[in-house]
Amino acid sequence: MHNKELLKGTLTAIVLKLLADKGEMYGYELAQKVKEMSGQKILLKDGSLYPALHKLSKEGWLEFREEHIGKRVRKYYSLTATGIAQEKIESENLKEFMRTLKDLLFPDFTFKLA
Amino acid sequence: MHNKELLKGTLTAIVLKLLADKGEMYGYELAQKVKEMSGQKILLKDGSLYPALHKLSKEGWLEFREEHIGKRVRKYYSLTATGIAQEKIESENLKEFMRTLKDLLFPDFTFKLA
DNA sequence: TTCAATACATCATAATTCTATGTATTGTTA
DNA sequence: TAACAATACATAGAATTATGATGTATTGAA
Repeated sequence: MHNKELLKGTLTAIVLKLLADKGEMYGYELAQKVKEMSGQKILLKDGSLYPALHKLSKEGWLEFREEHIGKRVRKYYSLTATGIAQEKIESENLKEFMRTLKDLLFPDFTFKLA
Repeated sequence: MHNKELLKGTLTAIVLKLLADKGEMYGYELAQKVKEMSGQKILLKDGSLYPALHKLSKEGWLEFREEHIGKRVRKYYSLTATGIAQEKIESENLKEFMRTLKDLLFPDFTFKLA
C-alpha cells in the first residue's frame, strides 16, 4: 500500500473474512490471495502476516492443522466457533467505519453497504 | 470509534478535506464538525488533533491566523497552495483504498466512487 | 547450478493516535 | 454567586500495529 497506516486495524478483518469464505488457508496462500484480489495493491508482508496469525490463534479465533508437502510444512488455518462470531463483528465494524468515512469525506458518491 | 486503529492514516485526509470545503476552521471547530458529521462516531481527541495540525503546518500544507475572541485565542487554519494539491492526493488515495478494501471484503455491495 | 518462489519464523523500528495532564476563559444554572 | 460544563489551546508518554531486516529451509525453473 502507498499509505501503510491506512491498513492498520483492517488486517484482522481481512484474514477472518477470507477464512470465512474459503474454509481454510495457509499463510502464504492468504498473502497471495490478498495480493491478487486487491490488484497487487495490498501486499501483506511476512512480518505482518505470521505474527497476526499467531495472535489470532492466541485469541482463540483460529486453529490450524499442519500438512507436510514433501519436506515442507504448511499450516492450514480455519475459524473456530468464536472466530466465526468474531468475523461477523469485525466485518460489520469495518463496514460501519467505511460508511462513516464516506459520509464524512465523499458524501456525493454512491456507497451502498446493506 | 470502536476500533481506534481503523482511523489511523485517515486523520490527515479528514483535516485537509474539511479545510478544502470550509476554507478555514479552528481546531476545536474541526473536532466538533467531525463529531457531528460522523454521527458522534469519530471523536477526535485534543491529543490527536492539535499535534496533527502542528505537523501539517510544519509540512507546509496549512497556515493559520490568530483571532482573539475576548481573552481567548483561536487559530484559524487554512490550506496553503501545497496543501490544496496535497488534499487532492490524500483524498484520491483514501478513495482508492476504500475501493480496494471493498473489492476484497464486500464485493457484493454497491460502492461507486467516481 | 543458480535463482526465484514457496513456507515458515522473530525482533527491532517506525508511525500514528490516544490517555493523561495542564492552563485558562466563558457561559449556564442552581 | 458559586459551581460546573463548554470552549480553546498545548505537550509528553503509552499503546498499538504493520513493516523492514534477518533467518532457515525446500522446491521448481532456467
